[in-house]
Amino acid sequence: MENQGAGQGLHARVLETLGPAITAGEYPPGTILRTDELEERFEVSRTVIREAIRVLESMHLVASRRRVGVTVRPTEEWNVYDPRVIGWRLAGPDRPRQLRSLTVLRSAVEPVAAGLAARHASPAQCAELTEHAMGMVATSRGQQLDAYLVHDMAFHRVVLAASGNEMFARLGDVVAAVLTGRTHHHVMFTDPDPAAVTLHVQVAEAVRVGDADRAEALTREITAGAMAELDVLAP
Amino acid sequence: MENQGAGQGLHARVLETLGPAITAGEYPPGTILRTDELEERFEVSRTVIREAIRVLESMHLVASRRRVGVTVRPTEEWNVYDPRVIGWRLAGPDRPRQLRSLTVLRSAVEPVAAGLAARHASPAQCAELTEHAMGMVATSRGQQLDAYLVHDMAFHRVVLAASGNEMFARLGDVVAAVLTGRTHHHVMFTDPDPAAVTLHVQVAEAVRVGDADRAEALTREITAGAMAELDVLAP
DNA sequence: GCCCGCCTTTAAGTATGACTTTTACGTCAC
DNA sequence: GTGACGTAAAAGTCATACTTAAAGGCGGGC
Repeated sequence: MENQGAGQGLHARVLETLGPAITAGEYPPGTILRTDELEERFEVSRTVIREAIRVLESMHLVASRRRVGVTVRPTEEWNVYDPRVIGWRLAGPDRPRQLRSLTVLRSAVEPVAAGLAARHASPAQCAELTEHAMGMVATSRGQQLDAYLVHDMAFHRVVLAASGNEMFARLGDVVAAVLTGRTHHHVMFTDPDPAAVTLHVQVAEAVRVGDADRAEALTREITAGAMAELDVLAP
Repeated sequence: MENQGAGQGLHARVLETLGPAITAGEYPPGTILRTDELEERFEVSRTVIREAIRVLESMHLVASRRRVGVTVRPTEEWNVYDPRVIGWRLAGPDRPRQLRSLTVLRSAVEPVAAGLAARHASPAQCAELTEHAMGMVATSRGQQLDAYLVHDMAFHRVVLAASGNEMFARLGDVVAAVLTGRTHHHVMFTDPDPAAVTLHVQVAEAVRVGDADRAEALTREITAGAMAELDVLAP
C-alpha cells in the first residue's frame, strides 16, 4: 500500500490511531465515542478531533449524530475500497480475510485488464512489460525474492494501467499490497514458481502482439495460481 | 447511487458544491483554493471550510500544503472508488467516460461474482434471485421500465451479495447507478431486450442448482450485452 | 393506567480571535 | 551565479463562547 495518509498534521496522527483501531474491531459496531473524551485521550483540541472524525465519517467507518456521539458503523457499510481502509485492515487481525477478498477481486479484474491491455497498450508500455517480465526471469532463482517482487508489482501495475480503464488502473496499489503480503508471509526460502514466471513472459508477449484472448487466458492462469496459494497463505 | 453524503451539516453543503465542481473539471488540476477565500464565498466559518477540505483531501481530490493553499490533484490520483466521487462524476460532464469505466468494471466483476454466488448463495438468496428474475419477466413488456429497473437492480445486488465477497458486495451501488443511468438515458419507449431477460432467468436457475460455470458464462453474456449497448449510450 | 406532547439537558455543530508552524520566495552578501 | 538568511503568507492548532438538534424524562390529558 502506498504511503497515503501518513500525513503530518495532528489530525492525521489521530486518524492513524483511530482508523486501525476501528477496522481491527477494537471498537465494535455500535460503540459510541464522544469528542471531548477523544480530545482528552489524544491531548489535542476539539478542532483536530473533529477533522479526524470527519474523515472517518467520509470512509463510512463512523456516523456522527447530535446528542448521541460518534458511533462506529457496521462492517458492511465501510468504504472497503478506500486505500487507507484497505491498508489498515491488511495490517490488522482480519488480514487473512482481507487478503482473500482482494485476491478474488484480482482474479476478476486482472484477466479482463490484460485483455484490454492487449488492445490498448502503447509501445512504451509493451516495452516496460517485457522488461519487467525479463526482470522476473532474472531474479526468479537464488533467494532474490525482494528484487523479484519489485518486477512482479511493476508488471501488474503496467498491465492495469495499460488497460486504459481508470478504475482498473487504481487497483495497482491493491495488487501491489497483495503481492507484498504474499512475499513477506510466504516461505521466504522458496523461489517463485517457474510456471508463474513463464506465464508472465507469455502475457507480455501476448499483449505485445495484441492477442487479447490469449493475454486474458494466461492472466486467468496467473490469478488462478494466486487463488490456489491462498489456502496456504490465508487459512 | 445511494444518498450517501447529502448530510445536513454546513460542511456537507460546502462539500456538495466543491466536490461536483472539482470532479467536473471546473477547477483543473493545479488550481489553488485558499481557505479564507472559500470562507468568504460560502459565508461560513473557517471550521466548516477546513472540515470540507479535510474530506476532499481524504478522497485525494485535493492536497493541502502550508503557505501554498489547497491544490486540486490530477485526475489519476482521485479515489475513483469513493461512492461520492462516482456519484459526482456520473452527474457531471464526463458521465459517458465514467459510465464506460464502470461498465467495464462490471463486465469483469459480475461474472466471477455469479460463479461464486452459485457456490455460496443461501436458499433465501436463491429465492430472492428467482423472484426478481420473474419480476423482470413480468415487467419486461408494455412500458414498465421503472418497475423493470427495480427488479434488475435488486437482481444484480443479490448476486453480488451472494458471492460472499465483501468487495463485490460493495459494488451493488455502482451497478445500480449504471443500470439507472442506462434506463434514464435510453430510448424510453423500447422494452428491454427479451434475450437479456431470459439470461437473467437462466442465471437465477444456474445459481440455484449450483452450476458455477454456467452462472459465470451466462452473466458474461449479460455484461457483454451491456458493453454493446454502451456505444449507443455513451458515445 | 397509558399515551401524547412539551421541556430539559446533553453533545455535536458553528463562529471567532489569538497564536504557532511551516515554507515559498525575495534579498543580500559572497 | 550561488548560497544563506529573513520575511511574510497561509495552513494548522488552540481555547472559548454560543447555537442547534434531538434523546429521554416529566407532566398533563385521555
